[in-house]
Amino acid sequence: MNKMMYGNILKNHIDKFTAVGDEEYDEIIKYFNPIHIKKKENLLTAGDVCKTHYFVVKGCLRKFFINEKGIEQTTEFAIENWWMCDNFSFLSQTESQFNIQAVEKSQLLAISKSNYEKLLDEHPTMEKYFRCIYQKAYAALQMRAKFVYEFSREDHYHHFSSSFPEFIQRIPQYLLASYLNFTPEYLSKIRKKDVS
Amino acid sequence: MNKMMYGNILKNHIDKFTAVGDEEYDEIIKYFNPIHIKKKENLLTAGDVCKTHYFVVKGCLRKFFINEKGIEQTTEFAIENWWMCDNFSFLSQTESQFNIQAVEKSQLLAISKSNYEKLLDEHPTMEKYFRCIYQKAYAALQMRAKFVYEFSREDHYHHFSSSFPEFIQRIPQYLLASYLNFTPEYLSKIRKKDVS
DNA sequence: CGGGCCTTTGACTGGTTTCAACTTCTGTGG
DNA sequence: CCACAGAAGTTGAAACCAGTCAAAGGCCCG
Repeated sequence: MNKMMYGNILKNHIDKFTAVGDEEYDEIIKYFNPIHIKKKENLLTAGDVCKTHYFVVKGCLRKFFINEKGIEQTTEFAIENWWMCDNFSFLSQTESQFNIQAVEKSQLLAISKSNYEKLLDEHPTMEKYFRCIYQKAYAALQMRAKFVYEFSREDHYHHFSSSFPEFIQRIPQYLLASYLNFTPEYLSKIRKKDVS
Repeated sequence: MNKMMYGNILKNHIDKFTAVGDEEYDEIIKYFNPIHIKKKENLLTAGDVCKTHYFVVKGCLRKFFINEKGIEQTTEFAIENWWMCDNFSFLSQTESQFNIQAVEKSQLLAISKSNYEKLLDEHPTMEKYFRCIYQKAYAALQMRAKFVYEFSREDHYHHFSSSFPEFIQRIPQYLLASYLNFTPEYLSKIRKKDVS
């Protein structure tokens, strides 16, 4: 699999926010490395500094941390066309509190911190692209935060599963429970109520 | 109070992320309107489209929505040097679900959606500024989201109050309870435990 | 086919909310 | 400047939602 095959999906994504010509795109893609990883493989481990930003071409990633009881808490998923990174660690270059791991076998485009900065310096159109990406991601996270206030735990599950039905089928139940911040047992009980 | 006095604090903020000359800054500030508002005055009402982005020069704003029980749920505060906006409504120009209101008498710089777009088109350095702002705000919101998973309600309060002691003194307790997503009664009980 | 991981189920527990009553604070008009 | 009304904060009792623990069943993968 070569860079070009990987690359088209990124170009399509960039074009949704800011037009970029083929010649410029050929320059841009040089800053990225294609990566293949297997299910459960780690891209970032808590305690390390996050030095890389990942764009999901195919597959699914999750971000999680280990709480004081030793339980994995999944805070975020990324599927096709999403970026994944511990932004806090990436920005400040301090130790990350998170792990990033593949939920499925995945294909990614990776850009290092130094390449990210060079890319932005040399391609102003990418400033615009990332400004749009972050503005949208921020807006989406604000809406997600609203759900925490708005919904009971049970409604939160129903809202999520009806909003992303295809996604529900793609991930194991214990990861969904973790993401929704409840125990696998409780999720199981909610689901039982639905069928009966 | 004239635009210049308002404006310096914005220039200082922009300079933290990207250098901007005095001449260019004079152009940039023209896109903004200075605004004074009184305590409890509204800047955005649920059901309206969010057409303006606010930068807090002095004072404090909050964003809240009314839940199905008729209770105000505060999801976000903005103090000096923060931006406030319903990004979701602003981006998509759909009806907002939120209200934005002054917690204290406040001085703001307001930029309309159309001016925001013109500003970004004509001043590429502002693309960089807003890219940085959103990246940072997104990172901060991701960390805040982590706290929801990490802390019990009681620990969440202790963590927040030790992280922002000056802020705690600035806002009434029932707004803090609302922001932390618990009842005023429960917050009162937690605080009682602390002193005894 | 076997072992370990995932899911389910039930009993028990405790952290939070709800509700109602009371006290304290705040600000506004006389 | 005081009085008073409404808002904000406190307290206690009762109910409930969701977590914990323990054990059993199902399913995937080696």
